[in-house]
Amino acid sequence: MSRKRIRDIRNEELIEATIIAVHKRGYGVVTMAEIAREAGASAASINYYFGSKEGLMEATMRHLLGKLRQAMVEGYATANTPRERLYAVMDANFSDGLYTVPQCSIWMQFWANAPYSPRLSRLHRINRARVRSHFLAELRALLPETQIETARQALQSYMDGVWLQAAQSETPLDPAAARAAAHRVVDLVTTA
Amino acid sequence: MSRKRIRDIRNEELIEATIIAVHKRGYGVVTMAEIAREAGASAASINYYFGSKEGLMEATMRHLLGKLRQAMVEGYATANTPRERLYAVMDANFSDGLYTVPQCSIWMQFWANAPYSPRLSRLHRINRARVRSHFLAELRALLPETQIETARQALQSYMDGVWLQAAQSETPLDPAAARAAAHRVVDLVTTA
DNA sequence: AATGATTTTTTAAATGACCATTCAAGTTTC
DNA sequence: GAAACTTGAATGGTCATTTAAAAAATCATT
Repeated sequence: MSRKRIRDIRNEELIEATIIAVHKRGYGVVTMAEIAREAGASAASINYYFGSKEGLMEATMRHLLGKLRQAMVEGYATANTPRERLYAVMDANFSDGLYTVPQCSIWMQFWANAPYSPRLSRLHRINRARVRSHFLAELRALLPETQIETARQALQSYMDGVWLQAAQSETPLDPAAARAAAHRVVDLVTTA
Repeated sequence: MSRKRIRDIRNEELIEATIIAVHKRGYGVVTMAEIAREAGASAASINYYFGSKEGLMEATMRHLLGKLRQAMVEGYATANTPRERLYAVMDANFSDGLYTVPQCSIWMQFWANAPYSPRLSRLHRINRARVRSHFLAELRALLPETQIETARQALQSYMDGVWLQAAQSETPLDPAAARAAAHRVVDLVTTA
């Protein structure tokens, strides 16, 4: 019990520190020592817990993917129509807990580096497929077959693009405004 | 004359090699030696021509930005209406010469790394502002004031998002299809 | 509660690679 | 012969990871 807990606490601390440090310095440049300093620990202890730098990065991405999935599940619980569920997907992506500069920044770093790491690229692929199938399921109820793929690509690209820009932002983000804008895009795409 | 020419030839060769090598290995990981090998030259000669690794990266990005700008100018020449000019911006982004996996891949690497390099981030900012003002100018002729900003963000995010996905693609891209899809998105956004 | 054995956690220092950049000495071009 | 170009070999530095040893926590036994 207590054995488990200490490890979990450290994992969480180190992952938080990773998010901050990668945001500050960039994925390709950040060092174990910097992450360790951010967490108030030593570089060696990171290896003790995560095995390697890549292991830490994978764990960090898993953590973020988990948060995203959870936000989505919560939104789905109260959505009753296809359109509300589309809103829910957007709301999850732009939720207060996720749509922050450091996290968008991290996400972009992962996107950029996924192709060069089998472990990251696997996570990335899985997540993307999940979002895609959610979109398709709802769009099928709203649009004729011929328009579905265009709409899906428009929505998914929009989401990605907004995150991409958010990652570059020098000022804090406004998640509520992002959600409102996303709703308008959903409306646009589904009322064509 | 020939003095100029040799330098230009080398620059072009080395930039091409950089695009290939960065695509293959990733911006943060690629080494001067790898780029040199790709170009059939030595690492030292890259420093002779570009001063440093960062100089090479900046030159490579300038090269790509130039291509993009040129494609856009060409498109504008034959566009006569605001909507056609919006098409032209999209067509430039998804032109045959630019919308390829290695180039989208490079672009994403630059996006991800721009925040950590003043030289790159400057280029990035300038380009983004240019695209933004093009969009705004045309949208003002097509939409009421209140909808312009939403539309602009939708279009620009869409473009970014499509490139992002293209960078991950394992198969060659279909620029013509991308242009057609982009036109549909323009139509969608401007007929709301 | 106290004691000592056992396991878990921590880190300073060592290790072993790797790499951008420089330099000096060549080669080619004009 | 001078200027432009090229590169192999040094240089100096950085960094992930390992190691070994210490410190802390946990547990078993009395």
